Amino acid sequence: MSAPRTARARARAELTVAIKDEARRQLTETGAHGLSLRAVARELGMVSSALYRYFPSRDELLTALIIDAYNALGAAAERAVAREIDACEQWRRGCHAVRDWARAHPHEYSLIYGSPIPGYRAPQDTIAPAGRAPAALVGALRTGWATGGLRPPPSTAHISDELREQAAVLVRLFAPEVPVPIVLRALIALTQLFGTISFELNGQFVGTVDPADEFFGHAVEEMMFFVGLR
Amino acid sequence: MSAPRTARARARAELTVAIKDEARRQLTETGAHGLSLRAVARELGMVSSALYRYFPSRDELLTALIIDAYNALGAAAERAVAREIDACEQWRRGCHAVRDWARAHPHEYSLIYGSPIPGYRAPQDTIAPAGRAPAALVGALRTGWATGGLRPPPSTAHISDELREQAAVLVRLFAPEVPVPIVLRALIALTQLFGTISFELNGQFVGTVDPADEFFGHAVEEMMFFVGLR
DNA sequence: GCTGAATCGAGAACAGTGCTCTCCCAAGAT
DNA sequence: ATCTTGGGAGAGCACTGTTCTCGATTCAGC
Repeated sequence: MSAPRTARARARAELTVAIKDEARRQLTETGAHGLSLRAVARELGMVSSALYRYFPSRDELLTALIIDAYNALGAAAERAVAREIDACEQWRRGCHAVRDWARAHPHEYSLIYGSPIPGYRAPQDTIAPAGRAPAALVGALRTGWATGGLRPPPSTAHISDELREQAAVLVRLFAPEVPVPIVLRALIALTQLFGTISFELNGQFVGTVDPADEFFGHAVEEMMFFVGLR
Repeated sequence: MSAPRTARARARAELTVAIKDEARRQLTETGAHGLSLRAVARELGMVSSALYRYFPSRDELLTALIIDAYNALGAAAERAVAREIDACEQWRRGCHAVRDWARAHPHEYSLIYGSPIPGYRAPQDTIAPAGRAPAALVGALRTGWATGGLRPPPSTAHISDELREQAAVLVRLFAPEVPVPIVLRALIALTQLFGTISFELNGQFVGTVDPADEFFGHAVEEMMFFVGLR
């Protein structure tokens, strides 16, 4: 993303982010369902067809918002983890940062972790940003392993060969030298984390542990112990 | 839901389910986003305005589908749990039944556990059906407690007063006499369960543990031990 | 600096959508 | 047999995403 040379290129870049900003603004008001291209164009003082010079379809605009949302969430998680604190505290703050971001941007969160609305998206552009937040958490695991802040891993006896191979790929990519059973438990903790946040945001906790602050904190601590952080 | 006396009442009841059936059929093809009242009416040989005699709005039709989906998922879970097997096997089969139903009806699943599309729904009619599947799982926990199939509960030391009270309400409603720490761990396991299924259905596992069969089974076993079933 | 080419916004148009309103016929109740 | 109600048909409104054409503006090569 180098500096745009010509005036036209600069205008294009600025309008592209202006469109996304306005779309994001409407997203927070009406949700993905009510996001209207025409309304976005109207608010920007242009006509709807002009918008197609920047995004080939509504779904492409949504995909751009999805990528931005992944990156924003990932950045929030990385910011929370990148401190001079022990692995436990890194994991804890990372989890809470994810929840805080989700509560601050519920519609963007459900854009990325809710129902896949736009047809079925082309994953290639989204998978790298999608990995940032989980990778940040796993980073805490790596520092835990490097500093001796992890309990010894559970047995690998009950892990099937296929799962062991899948996990080995993950280990190679994100957490070299961390044992497979621990990475698998971290993956379980991650699904628990996002499951809880989704439940909270979708109102699935109403009538039970709502508000969910206490439960969330408790779950983080329990799962932290589960993965071996102490 | 007694037998309709008049011919008109019977016709109305039949048409109501016919509308829902056709809507469900379209749901499996296009997802909630592409569900069109007019298309449903067209397929049923009527005009769109006639449909409003049965459902006051598109969102109300979706809400009806949501309730049906909760009930179908709940029934599947109850069927899996209601066997003469030990608590472990009940829990295991219940979890797999939920996943199997979700994979067989992905759009209905993401209708209930994905982004809340219809404005914000009126929960009152949905919370009772929504509780069936979780209640079935917790039922396995109860038989486990009654038959001595549960390990002793972990300490309650790190549970805040507010969370303890919230959990106590849950205990009273769904699992009288099961200790609070165990119910809390069960709730954690439930969020993990639904989180994993949502991840799998939304393609969040692509490039990691996809296909997710092995990981799902592994996670169920790990969480089963986590809640104290042995 | 001029010219041909690429870019971009405006406007109209098409095929859809959810929803409302009126009209009218048939079924039910009295 | 009358009256009230329920329900379907149709037109219409205000939207939507998307495509097309048509000028105007900007850029790049000479």
